[in-house]
Amino acid sequence: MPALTFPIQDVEAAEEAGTQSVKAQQRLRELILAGHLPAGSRIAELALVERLGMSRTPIRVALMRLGQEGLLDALPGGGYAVRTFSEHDVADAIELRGTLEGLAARMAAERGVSPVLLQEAEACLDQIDQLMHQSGLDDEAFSEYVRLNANFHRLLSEMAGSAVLAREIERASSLPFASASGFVGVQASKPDARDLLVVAQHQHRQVLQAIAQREAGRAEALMREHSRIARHNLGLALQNPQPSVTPGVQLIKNKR
Amino acid sequence: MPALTFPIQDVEAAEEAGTQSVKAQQRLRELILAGHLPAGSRIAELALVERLGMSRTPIRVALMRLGQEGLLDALPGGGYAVRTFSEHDVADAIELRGTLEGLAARMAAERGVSPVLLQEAEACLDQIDQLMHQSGLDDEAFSEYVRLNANFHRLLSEMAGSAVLAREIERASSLPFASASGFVGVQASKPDARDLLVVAQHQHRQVLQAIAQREAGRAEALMREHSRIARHNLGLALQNPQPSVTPGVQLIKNKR
DNA sequence: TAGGGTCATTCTGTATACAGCATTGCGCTC
DNA sequence: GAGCGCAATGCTGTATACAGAATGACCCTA
Repeated sequence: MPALTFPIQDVEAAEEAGTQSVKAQQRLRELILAGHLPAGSRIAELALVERLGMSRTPIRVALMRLGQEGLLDALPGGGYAVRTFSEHDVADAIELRGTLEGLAARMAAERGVSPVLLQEAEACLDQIDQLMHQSGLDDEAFSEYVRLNANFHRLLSEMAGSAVLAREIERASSLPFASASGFVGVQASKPDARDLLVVAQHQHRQVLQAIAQREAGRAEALMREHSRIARHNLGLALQNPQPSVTPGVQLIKNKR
Repeated sequence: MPALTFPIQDVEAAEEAGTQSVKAQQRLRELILAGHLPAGSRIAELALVERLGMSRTPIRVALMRLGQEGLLDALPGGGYAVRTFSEHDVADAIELRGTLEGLAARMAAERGVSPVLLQEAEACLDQIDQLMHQSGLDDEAFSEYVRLNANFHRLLSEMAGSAVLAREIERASSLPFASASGFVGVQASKPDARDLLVVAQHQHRQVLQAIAQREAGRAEALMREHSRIARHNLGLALQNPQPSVTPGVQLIKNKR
């Protein structure tokens, strides 16, 4: 699940999250991304106890997990604070993900991919095509695009055939604005909304073709370039920050 | 601290590790790398309680940290097991680190590096040169080489000027055999021990030159190629596994 | 008025007790 | 003899109590 982690976790939450610590992790992530926790200042565990209605133990676990996830900074004296990012940080995180996905594409091309995986990926791209041709890009369609896009990127990391790399890609995509569809929402409000999706979809097709034809260098370069779309959207998102469409933008400060 | 994490942590241990959880983490890592914990089967927390002489709480924290570090696998029913790696996994981890360090070198070249950092890196390489010319490569010299090599790689990730990337490189280097000097020990027992070090040092110089001359593509390619030395050493290490010189080799199983 | 020191408060780190769950072993049944 | 079910045991997840440390405020002094 490389992309925007909201949908899946909402589903899990709807299906009743198993342990308290997982529940705390989800709730905390929502609070952070919604901006309901002060950025920079220390988060008191006891405050979360009354806010989340559970003991300190699962909260502590959730804080640790969100710390490794990158949403929280571990303070020197102990404890955590909501992390803030510079535009530079976010751009680097996007480039990092692009590089890792490029590596995955190269590996997939070098090592070869099973026909079933290739077909599955193509079917995914067909669905995206269908989506772009039929609808007028309403919110529901955009949400569906995010889902399909995330699925394609997941398939891509699977094609590399490396659990180590897949794990790292997932990590690099865990930050909402570093993920493949983190900033895709900003396109919805733009007049040329569909155009960027067309470009992205073209790159999707080319990458898949390159992998199928075992053109490793081309596949890698394409995925790297593909991540530049997210970087472009980053600029758009910062010109007109809308936390409702791009959760967590308020964590991006000009200077820190 | 991108490379073999032993020296620094030993120092910390010598300086008396602060918290119990950190102590547990260090002790556990030693136990795992020394092969004193069964690989694959579940690790009982209570067993570690009497083994490490502390409560379950810091042990639990240490297990979580080692889980995110990659030495432990989280089991579905809860709990952890010592992770085993295939040769493929290790090779991928090395390539992953090489790719990330390549990205760092490229960024450094593109963005430019402060003269003081460049000089520090050159001084580090001078020390390596001096070490290789003077001594007959005894164990102490090798240990010093590991330290200097790790320092150079750390400086390199610092040159990129990206905290996000530095963090990820550190993560990718946390596994002992994925680190820059994880397998350097195997060279000591080989007749052509010094030759590979000469090659590696040549690459170090070239990378630094490329960065200084703002040759981004060359810098990236060089660092990627540089990681192939570790991969070469991996093959050597698996031909004749010696846990004493390469901690954790016994975690690499033929098949899993 | 500014700086330093001390005290109080609050938080984190740790230990331990308890509950729910999974797993394992045994016995019963087919 | 094999398979299923049940019970018991051990484990993890959670809650809470306690100790040490860090932080912040307040007061005293220069």
